[in-house]
Amino acid sequence: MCEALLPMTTIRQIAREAGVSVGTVSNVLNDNDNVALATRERVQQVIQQHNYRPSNVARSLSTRRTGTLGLIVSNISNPFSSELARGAIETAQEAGHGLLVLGAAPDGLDLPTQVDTLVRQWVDGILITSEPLPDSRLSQLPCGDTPLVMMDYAQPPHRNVIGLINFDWEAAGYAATTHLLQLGHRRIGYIGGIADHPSSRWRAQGYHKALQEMAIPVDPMLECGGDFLAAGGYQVARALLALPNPPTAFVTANDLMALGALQAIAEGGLRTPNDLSLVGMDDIPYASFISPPLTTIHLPSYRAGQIGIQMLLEADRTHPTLQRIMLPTHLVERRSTAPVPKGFPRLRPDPSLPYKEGSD
Amino acid sequence: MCEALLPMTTIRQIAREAGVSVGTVSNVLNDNDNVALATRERVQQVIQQHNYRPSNVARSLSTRRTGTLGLIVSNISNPFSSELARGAIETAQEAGHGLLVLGAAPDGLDLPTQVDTLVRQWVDGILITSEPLPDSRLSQLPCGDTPLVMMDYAQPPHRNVIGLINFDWEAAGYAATTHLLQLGHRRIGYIGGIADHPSSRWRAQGYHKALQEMAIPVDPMLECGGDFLAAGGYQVARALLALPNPPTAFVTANDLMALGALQAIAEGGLRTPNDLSLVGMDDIPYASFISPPLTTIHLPSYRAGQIGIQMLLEADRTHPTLQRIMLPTHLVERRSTAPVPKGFPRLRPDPSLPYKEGSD
DNA sequence: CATTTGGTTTGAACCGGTTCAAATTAGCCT
DNA sequence: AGGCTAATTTGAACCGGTTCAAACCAAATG
Repeated sequence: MCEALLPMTTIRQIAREAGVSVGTVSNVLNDNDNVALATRERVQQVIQQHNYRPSNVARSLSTRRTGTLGLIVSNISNPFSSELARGAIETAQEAGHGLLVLGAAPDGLDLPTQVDTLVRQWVDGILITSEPLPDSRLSQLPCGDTPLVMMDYAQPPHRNVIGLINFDWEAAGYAATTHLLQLGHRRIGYIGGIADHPSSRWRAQGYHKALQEMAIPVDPMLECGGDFLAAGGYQVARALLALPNPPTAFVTANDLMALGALQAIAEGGLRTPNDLSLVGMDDIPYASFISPPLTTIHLPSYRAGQIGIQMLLEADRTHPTLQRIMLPTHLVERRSTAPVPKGFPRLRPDPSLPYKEGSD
Repeated sequence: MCEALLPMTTIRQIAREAGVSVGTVSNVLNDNDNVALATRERVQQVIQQHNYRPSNVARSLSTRRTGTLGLIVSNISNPFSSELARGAIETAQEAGHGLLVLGAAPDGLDLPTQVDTLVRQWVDGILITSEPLPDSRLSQLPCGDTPLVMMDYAQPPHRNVIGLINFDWEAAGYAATTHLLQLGHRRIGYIGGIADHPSSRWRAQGYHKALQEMAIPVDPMLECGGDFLAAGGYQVARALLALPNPPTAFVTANDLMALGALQAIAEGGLRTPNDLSLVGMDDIPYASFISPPLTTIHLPSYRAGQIGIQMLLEADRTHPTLQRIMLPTHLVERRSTAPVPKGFPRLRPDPSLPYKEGSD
């Protein structure tokens, strides 16, 4: 490795040139108040001249803090995740911190490896938003004393966890379902998330709760799992529409699957919301631009990223305490939902009935 | 700052415990082949026991390479950028490198500050994909000897640039416009990008070229600037539709603006593509799921991120040479475009001129 | 004038690794 | 056993900052 690196200016060169000791230069750099004005100015001038930038690497080594945080995200091209990432990046940046972002490629590194990478970088904290792992593997993540903030866990799965962030998933499932019930829908298909995510269970619980309140039995045929991807939403929606007694509305566990469902509905020759209502979850930035504009549950994803970073920044490393936060969600009513059409079901043979349009 | 950090295990502790010198431990860690098998195993065992993870910070300080790259991206929640970011993250990760991501918040840090942050972190290279700056400011970015890869510049605006990545924007604008011309459209509205981005100019050049080939004069009323955001696309499309002699088709400089335009079209009581055709650019992952599925120009954004990182990884720091790459684009024909309707225009009073259909 | 006080400055130790010339050990041959 | 070579191992210097006890100096005080 014969690197022909030009010799970088160091604090000692500055010191020599300004005729002071390195300690003094260091004090100037850190705005310590024990430097005489004249000295400070002289040093600053030399720093200017050389365009000297102190090395954060060296600083990190001696202070044992890097001013860098880590973010582990499952799939950054999911708009939900990218909003979250934006919240994290901007918040870290405003606080003068860097953010090392690792994403789980489909066949990529697993969580323990990712955490290991970050820990060896001495990041000051890690925000983990990627898919949950079985608690048994999680609890022994080798993360030294690096504080962790995690999303979508009921209980901290590791002793380093200083923050837990949850969306109120159950309320989300409940609100979505209730909205449809109020519009008169009684057969509501549920396109859920990946089974072993706790958040998937919580969403489904909200769905159940809403049905129970109306004394509607849960039809297991109508409740499906999903993959959080548009392709999966499409598949599941097709299957549900092919049922002998198909639903008049869908709740999907995220907006991407709602997009897929929308496509399946259109391909079935049906219109949303006239023939079939649909409510998603996430409120991705494009939800209002698709056609019809998607009724969905808004999740404050940007805020989640922001709070996660804030928790890490404010973490008290001497006596850490666990912070919990439950982020509220709310229904955003757009135009993919309407009252249940009269005289349904209408999918099969019967080519009938002029439906009344949704009357507000 | 009374940090109660538990004393981290260091290479010296491992050395003492294994009864060897630190040099030997270092050799074991780096898989150097000058360690006797017995010694190596003994050391490795001690490492296991203590769950020792060598510090990358310390390593960076002595090797002067961090194994970390920097990515500066304008707005990570734009699906185009997030795809690019995913390419960059995954590629860096596969090579065992970290990626420090900085994003330009609307009111955020400016490029020189971001670069400075990364340079002080001693990142091994920086991929800059954010908005272009005037060359004058760029050329004096203080980036020591950190190699740079930049997107959407015709010429390297800084001496550290070792790679330039461009999409073939002109071909994109040309292909989009030609597609519409072939469908018989003659009045084609152009919703462009931000004026001082070179890429905006190139796209517009493609639009011009296509029109010129058909000997169609450019109507300055039909050619507008934009902001790359859905809201802007909506605004501009509305304005174009309100023209006395409105276009029968739109080309938009990115898909987000196409979404906005789609909304404006729908609100005008028109249907896409029956009444009005639309072609976007980017081919964001949701382009095929919106309704109608969007005809657009595919840009390999993931690939761009991937290549950018690869260039940095492979950069020869001893005698750097400039790499250039022009990424091809292609039309993805979906369902937002159709032959020009007979007997238009149909918006305003004047019900005139039967246009010849595009003969192909 | 001797002493105290307080603001400045210094210089060496330290952070946790890598590197490499020199020292040590092991192996082989005559 | 002695001599020679190759394989291991060592230990100190180094990377570029921070930190802090001690030294220094000037002004103020008794």
